[in-house]
Amino acid sequence: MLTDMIAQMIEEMLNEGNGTLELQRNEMANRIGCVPSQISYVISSRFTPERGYVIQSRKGGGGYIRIVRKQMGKSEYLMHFFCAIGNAIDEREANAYLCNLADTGLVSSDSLPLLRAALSNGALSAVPPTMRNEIRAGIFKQMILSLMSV
Amino acid sequence: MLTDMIAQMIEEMLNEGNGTLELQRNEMANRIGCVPSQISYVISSRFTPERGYVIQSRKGGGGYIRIVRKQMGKSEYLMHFFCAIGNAIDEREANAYLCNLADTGLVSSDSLPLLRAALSNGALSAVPPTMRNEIRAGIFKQMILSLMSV
DNA sequence: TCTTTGTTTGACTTTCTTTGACTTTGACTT
DNA sequence: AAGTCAAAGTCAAAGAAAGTCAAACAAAGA
Repeated sequence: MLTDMIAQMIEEMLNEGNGTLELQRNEMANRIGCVPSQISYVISSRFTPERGYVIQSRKGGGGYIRIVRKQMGKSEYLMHFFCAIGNAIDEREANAYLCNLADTGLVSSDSLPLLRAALSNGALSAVPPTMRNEIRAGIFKQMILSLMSV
Repeated sequence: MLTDMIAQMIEEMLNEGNGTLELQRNEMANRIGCVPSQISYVISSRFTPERGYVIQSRKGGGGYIRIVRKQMGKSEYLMHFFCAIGNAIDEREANAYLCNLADTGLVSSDSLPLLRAALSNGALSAVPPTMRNEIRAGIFKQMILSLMSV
């Protein structure tokens, strides 16, 4: 699929660039043979702040898009999550956060699927759908707290 | 019968693929000459976690359904837990099970506190107490299922 | 026969992707 | 300062898949 291919490309470029990358949207779209806004789409759907990327850009002549994979201090990071979760969070978003936690090594890769499972809609199937996101947030926060205390 | 035919087909594809299979629902339905939701039905009625299958899927362009057959052995053990949990479990009992799982190495010792947190009453504080044990069971079961898919 | 259980179908929903038209912004010329 | 051009941004429509659900149907038992 186009999106995945482009995402992978960007990932590689990020690795080569030590976690930073500056690209030109039109030029890249041209090379790939897609419409420019496809690049925007990939970035906005895959390289989100929840997944730990910061993006900056500039329009106009000589414009660019810069993508930075960012890392912070552990407890700062955990606190950030704790706050970001708020009092309701849906499955997709929780998942994105989890991936991020795993990427940064705050949760081990063998814990990851377990935690994902615990936060899934499947796990909460006995909860009335209107309350799920709230319950999920509670569980997630408790996880974060337990991470902080290690 | 249609369902059985499709189930058998999937079984064969699973064999060819070493226990893993990624299919496209519409494409397959087309080949077979049935309505797409028939494929969903077959999967949901025959390739259930209780029978040792794990399924994942993605919607939208380039979507797919992935089916993985889990070899018995360790998952037999997990199944035992899965059944033992029933549809409600209190915090103490869940804890005991968790320790058990940790003892046998089925969950790593660094996952343990996280999972314990996820199953705690604290995590479920937003759930009316009368329902907590039921919800907890759902979460726990989903964890077990995710262990099976590793 | 009546009920229960499992199958088949199709309409509708949700999610994700792809595309293109249009807008905004910045740099460079004149 | 004004105008031009080269970017990137935005947004909505169209498309591509899978999910859901309930109605119709079938088979088996009581």
